[in-house]
Amino acid sequence: MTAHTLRYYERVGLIQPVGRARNGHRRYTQADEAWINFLHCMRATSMPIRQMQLYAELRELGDSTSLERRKILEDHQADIAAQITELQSAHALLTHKIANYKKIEARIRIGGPRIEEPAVDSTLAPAS
Amino acid sequence: MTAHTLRYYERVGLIQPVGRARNGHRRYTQADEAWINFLHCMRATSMPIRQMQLYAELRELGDSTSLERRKILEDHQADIAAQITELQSAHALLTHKIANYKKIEARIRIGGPRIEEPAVDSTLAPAS
DNA sequence: TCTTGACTTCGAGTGTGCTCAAAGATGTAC
DNA sequence: GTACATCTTTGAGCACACTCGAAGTCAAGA
Repeated sequence: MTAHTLRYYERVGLIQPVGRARNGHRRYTQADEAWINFLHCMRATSMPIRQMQLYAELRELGDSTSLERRKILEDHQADIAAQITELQSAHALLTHKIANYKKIEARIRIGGPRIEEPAVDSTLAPAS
Repeated sequence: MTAHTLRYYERVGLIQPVGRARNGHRRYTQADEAWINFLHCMRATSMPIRQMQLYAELRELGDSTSLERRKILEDHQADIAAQITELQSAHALLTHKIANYKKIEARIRIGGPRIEEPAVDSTLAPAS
């Protein structure tokens, strides 16, 4: 996370104005750091900035917004679960296709029969 | 995948010019569809368009590019594995935080002691 | 004292991947 | 025959999330 990004997050309200040293430089506390880590973690899993802004606003309002905030996290968690599922099926598909490429390469190496590339890009469904 | 997106993919060379009906309308074959599904699957797992363009170009060149193409897929598969790991740790973090919110809500419901929100946003490391 | 370097502010610019609008052709239903 | 929907083309526009640049301030080291 770059300094530029931290400034940006502050500008858009994801980070509350943080403490300063005498010279005006920002001084991040451990709590600030933990919050920034959390933000980073949510962004890294594709939570939109908008959603994070909403969460940050509710957080400022205190415990009474617990339910709303929990809902946001639960929704995002469901989203993450879906992402994982999609990634896993893509991973499996790639295993399949990579194996196929290895076969093609072996055939080329031994100067074997040049058969039409079998099903590598045409018949393998993404989920298969 | 919208029609707009399909046109876009054709424009940027991800899809070769496809067959047409007499009226000029595009007619996608099953092979076209399979390729489009593959593209969709790669995009859905965050492969950049650039990489997909490179792969598509190599594909046009035939079997001799097998090794290069395989490398692209293997790299992307590694990327996917990393994504999964990150998502899983975020998922675990959220489980933790959600449980915490439930505690807070219970405390509020029974009118219990209003203790400072414990460690929800400040001490939980993202990986914890 | 002077240089160096790390910070500050602010607004503007960039890359990615779509997404849409406008104008026109064609086929189907009434 | 005339609506209507659905496709065609092209170039422009947009959302998102940064990312950068310019000009200025400040503190420490040579």
